[in-house]
Amino acid sequence: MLDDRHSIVLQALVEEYIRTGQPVSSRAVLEHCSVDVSSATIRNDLAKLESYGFVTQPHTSAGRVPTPNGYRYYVDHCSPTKLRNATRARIESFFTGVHEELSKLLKQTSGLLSDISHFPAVVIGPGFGDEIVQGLHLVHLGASVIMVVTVGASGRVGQEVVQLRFQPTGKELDEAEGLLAACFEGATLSDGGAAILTVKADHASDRVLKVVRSVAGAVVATETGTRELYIDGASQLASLWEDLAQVHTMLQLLEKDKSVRQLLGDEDEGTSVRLGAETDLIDADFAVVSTAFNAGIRGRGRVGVLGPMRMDYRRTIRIVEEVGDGLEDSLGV
Amino acid sequence: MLDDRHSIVLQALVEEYIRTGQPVSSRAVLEHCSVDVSSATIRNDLAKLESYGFVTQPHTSAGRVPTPNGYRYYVDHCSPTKLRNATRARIESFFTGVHEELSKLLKQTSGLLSDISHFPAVVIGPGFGDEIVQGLHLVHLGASVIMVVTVGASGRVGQEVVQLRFQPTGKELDEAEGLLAACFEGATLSDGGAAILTVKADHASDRVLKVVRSVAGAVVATETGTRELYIDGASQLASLWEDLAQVHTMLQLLEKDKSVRQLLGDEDEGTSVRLGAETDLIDADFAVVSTAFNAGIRGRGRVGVLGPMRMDYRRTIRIVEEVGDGLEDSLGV
DNA sequence: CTTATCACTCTCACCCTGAGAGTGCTAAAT
DNA sequence: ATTTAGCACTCTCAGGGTGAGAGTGATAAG
Repeated sequence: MLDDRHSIVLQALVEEYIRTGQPVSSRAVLEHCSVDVSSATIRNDLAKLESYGFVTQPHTSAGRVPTPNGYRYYVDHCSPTKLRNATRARIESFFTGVHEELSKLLKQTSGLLSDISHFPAVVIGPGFGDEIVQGLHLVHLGASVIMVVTVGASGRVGQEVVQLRFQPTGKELDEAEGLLAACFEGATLSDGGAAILTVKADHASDRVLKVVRSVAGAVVATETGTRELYIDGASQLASLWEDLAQVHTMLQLLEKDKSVRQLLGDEDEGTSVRLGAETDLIDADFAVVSTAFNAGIRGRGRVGVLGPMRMDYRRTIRIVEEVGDGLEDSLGV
Repeated sequence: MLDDRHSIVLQALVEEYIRTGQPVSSRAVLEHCSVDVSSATIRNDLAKLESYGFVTQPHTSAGRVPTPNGYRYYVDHCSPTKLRNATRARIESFFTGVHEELSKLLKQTSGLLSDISHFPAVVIGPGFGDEIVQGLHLVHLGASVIMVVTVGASGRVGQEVVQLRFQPTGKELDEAEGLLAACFEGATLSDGGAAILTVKADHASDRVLKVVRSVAGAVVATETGTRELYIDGASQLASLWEDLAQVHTMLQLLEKDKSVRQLLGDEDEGTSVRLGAETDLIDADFAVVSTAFNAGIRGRGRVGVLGPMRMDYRRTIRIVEEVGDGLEDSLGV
């Protein structure tokens, strides 16, 4: 579809627009790409690119600005830059440092990413659903309240408080714990949840079964859909977009857990760039660059940034990937 | 210091400015207050108020605008309004509804408050330090990792994972649990922490003592300084302030846990209104209305909103207090 | 102490204008 | 068929001038 020179012109135009934020004239394109033609030729090319819907003019006698389709083409054809040594070093030293807890690591990672990229950054933690359960314990907190603690193969600990309808005896709890452990230990949460349903009434008293069911329900429910979200750098929004209405829109996006998850995309795809309406959320001037990271047995998470459509994609993609890789290494895959 | 009429004039001026956002003229003051004088008199009064530093003029031939001092005087002398029935009902029904967990209740409360007030809302959860410990349990998660679960008299559950330097036996853990329970149960965390130091070596083996020390340290550390923060409605910032620089500043304030805590003030004072620089954070156009709530044995928390200095204080104060009271009731004080 | 009056000041929206930037078109050149 | 030079045309934007309107401060009288 696009001729060689057309492609070069589009690329130069997008990069120039990203750099200056001003409509790009035919002369400016000429000065920033290596083709040896006159500005009149570039004008003809631009007219063609415009007819294809890659660029547009704010008004008749202005330069050209990329459309979302133009950005799309650019993003699909550009290759990430190299990072400055200082930036690389920063990422590297961050991940070689010591981190205690997963949740703290992820929180700090969102801070790092936002700091380096100058965009608000988001990290979605790995789920727990596919992790093998290594241990399951019941703690009698008092009267009819018990706590269930699950330990994953990775060492991750989950806990949930369960309120029963009656007051179980210590013996009943021990029995319930045995049954639950038998089903869950060595299995994933979802498999364990399925297995528990097959426990027949003749293996245990009615009361014990009730305990087992309640606890199993709580355990499975806890980890479904609780992939935690860490957001940092939201204040950058105000320096990235030019008008309050847009900042408002972006704040609203970041405020809803659900939309943030949708922004990053829960698919298993690697690095992705989604431009405005492509997110199926709203048609606004923004883009999300994100990538998946592998947390070993814990499953997969995602990390990314949110910025205006006019951003340095080559740099941003590289940063996000670099941080994703760092995270992956740090989680000892 | 302020004559009766001066006070009335100032009050009318502030309220009119809050309503319109425009500099208020002497005639406008006249129309909105009950004094029976001419506009020329009001002008003289305004000149006096200006000399006292309560109001100021954007330019020589404009109306007056309140200064921070003017707001201060107003806030100190106004009484909260009554709320519309719909609003009252909304708050009431929210708190009579069922809430499972403390953290969820507080999170939702910040949402409610922000929704009703149309300002970003913040809730600081009560500490745990003064709550009586009712139960303390150790769970052996595997190898040298144990989890300690504390149950407060209020039913609140805290947990912490502790990594030991060695692998304890089941018997050693039981013994440690016994010692810990003896010190902590029936006492506050801080008292328990103190008591545990008096346990002598001749009462237990060295290994058991090490476990006890590690666990006690973790338990005490967990609850010191982890009064959780819940923020909602940050997106409202973009509709409340007029320019991006201010929105940026406010976002930065809300982004730092530390500054948010300072905004609300950790003092035990009841309802407070802090205007811009009074927070000792930055001198900007904002105000924080907050109030303390009593969470019974759990201690005290704070709830409040952040808005521009030009806000409807009478309504906002009432809303914040109402929500604070609701929270207090709901926590069963 | 309060009031009526009036001159004075300042802002704001409006219009006009000229400079500048950049295009599209046309006709010639390769 | 593509590229180029030249030129007329369009559109924006900043600057300056203008008049209406709002509001004040001062003054002098009640």
